[in-house]
Amino acid sequence: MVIVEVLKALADETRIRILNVLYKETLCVCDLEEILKLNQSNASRHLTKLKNAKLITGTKQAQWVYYRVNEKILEEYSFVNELLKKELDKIPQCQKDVARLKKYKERGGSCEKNVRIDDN
Amino acid sequence: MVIVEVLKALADETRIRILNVLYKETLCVCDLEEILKLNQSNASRHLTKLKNAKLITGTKQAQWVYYRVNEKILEEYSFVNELLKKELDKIPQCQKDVARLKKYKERGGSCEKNVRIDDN
DNA sequence: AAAGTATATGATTAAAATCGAATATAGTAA
DNA sequence: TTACTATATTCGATTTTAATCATATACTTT
Repeated sequence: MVIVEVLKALADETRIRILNVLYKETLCVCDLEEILKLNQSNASRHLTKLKNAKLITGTKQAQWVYYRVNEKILEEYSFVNELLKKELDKIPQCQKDVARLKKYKERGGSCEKNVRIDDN
Repeated sequence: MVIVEVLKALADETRIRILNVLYKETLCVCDLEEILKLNQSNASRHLTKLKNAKLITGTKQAQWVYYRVNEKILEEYSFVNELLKKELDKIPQCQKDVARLKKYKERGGSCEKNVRIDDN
C-alpha cells in the first residue's frame, strides 16, 4: 500500500518539521542541520526516508544536495497538500522553525557559508 | 504534536482498512473481526489506537462496542477528510474489504448473530 | 596528491510498535 | 449463581524505528 508508506514517512515529528521548512524553501542538508538543529547523519537519514516516499526531491550541485517538496505528490495526493498547506503552520514548533529559517536567511545563510543562528 | 499522533495512528495498513469500513458503516469489534479477518485482540488494540487519536468513537451497548469514524476530526483536520474521502476507495485491498462488508450485511451479519462470510 | 567539506551509509543501542495466546473484565443468558 | 459471550488488557517474543558515532563516498581546494 503506497499510501501507507507515505503516511509512515509523515508520521514522525522531525520529518514533519523538515517538510514544513522545505515547503517554504529549497534547502540543502547543512541548511537543515543548522535551522532545525539536527545531527548530520540523522538529517540525511530522514531526508532519505522522505525522498523514498516521493515527498521530496533532491538535486545534487557540487558537493551539496538541495531538497524541496515534490509538487507532483501534492497533486497526486490532495490530503498531503491539505496537510502541508493547512496544518503545519498551526504547530508551535513549526512556527519556531520558520522563524529560524527567516533568521538564517537574513544572515545570508547558505551552503557555501558557515552561518550560525544561535549565538552561543 | 497532536498531528503526528494522528498520522502515526493512520500509518498502518490494518488501521487504514478499519477506517475504510468504519467510514461506510458503524460496526462492532466482532463485525470487524469477521469482515477483515482480524484476530480479536489485535482488532481491539488497533481500535484503541484509533480511538486514542480521536479518529473513531466507541459506543457501548450491552456487551458490544460499536465504533464509527469521528466526524468531528474530519472537520478539524481536512487532510484526514481528504484521505478518507478521496484515497481509500482507490486501494485494491480496501475495495475488497468493502465488498466483504456488503456480503456480510447481505447475509444479515451483526453482533447478535454469528454470521460467516467465507464458506470454509 | 593531500587536505578539507558535504553527505550517505554502516554499526550499534535503545525505544517503540506489532502480533497471537492467555487472561481479566463486563454484560447477558440459562 | 453459573455458564457463556464480547472486548480489553497482559504477557512474551519479534520486528521496526529513531538516534548517534564512525566511516565511506563524492566533490572542491590547496
